[in-house]
Amino acid sequence: MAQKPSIPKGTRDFSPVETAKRNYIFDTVKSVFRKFGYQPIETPAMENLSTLLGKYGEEGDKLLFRILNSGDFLKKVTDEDCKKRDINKIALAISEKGLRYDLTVPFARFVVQHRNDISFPFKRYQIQPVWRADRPQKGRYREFYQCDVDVVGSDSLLNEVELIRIIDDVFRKLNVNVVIKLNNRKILSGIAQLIGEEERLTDITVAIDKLDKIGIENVYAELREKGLSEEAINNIEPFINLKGNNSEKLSCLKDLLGVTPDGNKGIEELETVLKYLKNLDLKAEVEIDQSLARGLNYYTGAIIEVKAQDVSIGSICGGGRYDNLTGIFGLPGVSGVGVSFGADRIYDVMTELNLFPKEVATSSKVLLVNFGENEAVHSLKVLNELQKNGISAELYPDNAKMKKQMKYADQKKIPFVILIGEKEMEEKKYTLKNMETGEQSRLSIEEILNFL
RNA sequence: GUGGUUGUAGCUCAGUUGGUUAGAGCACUGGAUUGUGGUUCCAGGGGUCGUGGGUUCGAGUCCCAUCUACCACCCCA
Repeated sequence: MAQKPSIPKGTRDFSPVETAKRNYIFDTVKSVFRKFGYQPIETPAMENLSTLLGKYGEEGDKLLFRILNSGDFLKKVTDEDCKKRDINKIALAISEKGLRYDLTVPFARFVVQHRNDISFPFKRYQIQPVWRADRPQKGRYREFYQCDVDVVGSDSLLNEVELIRIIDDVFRKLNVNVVIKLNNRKILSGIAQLIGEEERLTDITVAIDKLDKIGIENVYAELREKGLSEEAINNIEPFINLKGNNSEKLSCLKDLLGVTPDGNKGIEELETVLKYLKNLDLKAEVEIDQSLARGLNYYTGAIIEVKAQDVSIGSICGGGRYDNLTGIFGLPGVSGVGVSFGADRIYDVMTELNLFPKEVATSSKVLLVNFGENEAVHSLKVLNELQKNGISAELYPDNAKMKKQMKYADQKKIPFVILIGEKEMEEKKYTLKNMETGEQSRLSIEEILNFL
């Protein structure tokens, strides 16, 4: 033990208490997914790099964890490559697998590969860790869990509506107040069309996306920097300054964008989704946010992002519609829409707002104190009886001092202790102690079972 | 990947212009209490001062590098 052991940057251990809380989130999310008819799948932690590369943009490629080939991983590398320090070429030669970066791309691969076994529309959920070689920060880890729900093989906007209902249900159950922000990629491309800068769509959306973070002036500055003309920027202005409630925003957008085919379609889609939502009793606020873009460039329709109220931690859930994700794997014409819950961030939000129910951290309900070998034999029978009746119970394994055993129960927050010594064995009446109130009474096993 | 802040006991932190053997609280272990925890009292264990170099007669303290956590950018859950 010369050196303290450690874990890689941006990864974490979870204690029993933390794990219990995390499972509370996973269980809640899962129960909602199931309720809406989604089925679980799992995919491998690693994928072929050919599956992963190029799907998340240039930035995403950099953030992929790559797995070194086994054996002589240098066999495809020439001395010349090394001399030239051709990093990209060498990287491809020594590594052909990578850790998954999200769950959507592996899912697309899954759909294409198993297309003959799947009946569409296919509704699946997937809860697994993903890895990104990002620089860690608060709420930002290199290993974290995503809880994805997607439906592929259906163009209906009812799917978007369903996802919003799922989001509302999950956060209602978790007691987190959220705002669901909505936009449509087609509106963004409509804007680009309108100002005649269609090929700059990405630059424009990336800049607009930062609106609430860096302010209007800085957005303009960034657009200028990207080479947009003053005229174009002036034309964007009305969109950036869009204010009011959802219907006001919609009618403004209609006036401004109605002439562009994409813009028109996007507005129509948004309108339809909102119309469906109108009659539903959602707890979460649903808000059109024309500046919402989201980086992943495979989105083509609805864009959804969820932010927690009262905590600033970035988005805790996000997603959208992607019309042709499976196309890159050779299966065109399959549209999908899905969202991803960031379990780790939800955990941080709930911790900060103290939203975990007390009873989440569960251990045994009863501890049987160990008084020695003979007593332990008798205690085992009682223990078995308790467990047979569904009561989680444990017998202290060593004949340790009473103080130590009581302290153990106290620290593990075990609410009841049963003492079985000589007297108790004779009478078959055991001392049951309530650790919270300190009360204790002599009870038969039947009485104990009834009481607990 | 770029720039900044940080690190002393398991945890939270003191530690003087560089100067003997690095401290406190909490936690832990034992005792007061041989069948009673959470309160109290007493005692005890625990540190290569993140790591590696350097300056100095002398470094927890100053300099450099590196790692970690955090912050901003980039990007994102």
